[in-house]
Amino acid sequence: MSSNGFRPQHSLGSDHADQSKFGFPEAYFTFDGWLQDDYTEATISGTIENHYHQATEVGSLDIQEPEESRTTEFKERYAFKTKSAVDILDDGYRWRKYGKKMVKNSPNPRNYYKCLFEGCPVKKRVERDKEDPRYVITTYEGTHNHQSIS
DNA sequence: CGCCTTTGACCTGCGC
DNA sequence: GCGCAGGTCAAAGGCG
Repeated sequence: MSSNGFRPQHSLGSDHADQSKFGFPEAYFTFDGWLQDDYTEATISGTIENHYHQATEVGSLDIQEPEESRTTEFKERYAFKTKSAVDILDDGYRWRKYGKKMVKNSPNPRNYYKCLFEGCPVKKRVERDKEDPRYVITTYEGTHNHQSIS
């Protein structure tokens, strides 16, 4: 989180600065769901905590693996779809961009980021919604092993 | 000058 | 085995 709070153009509705475990203010989100094609769609509303739990559950339930191979570590992933004019959102962590790819079936590039905190395994992917470029889809992978610092 | 982005190449899994 | 697609690396350059 930056010292001067969330930037106005990122906010939707209320601009209160309550922090979720991911460093986002609750008001930030309009939609949440598991957005991979292979996964069941989920429309989730409510608080950030609900976002987190439901998105995780959807991902776990629908992962396309046979039962017996599911014991291998399941990487926690969850996706947010947010309405934003910019791709780079200040979510309270420092990220290093390490890749950019054009993805099939979308005219928009996908950007890859890694959390800069030492030893923190979290990565995220950011791309624009091909159906509605006003929206940015952010997919997080893993959980932070530290507090938000900025 | 240090940190971060850019960008093409490289790696790997998977389907045919 | 080959080619494609997605994910990552790392050298080079930009910018404060």
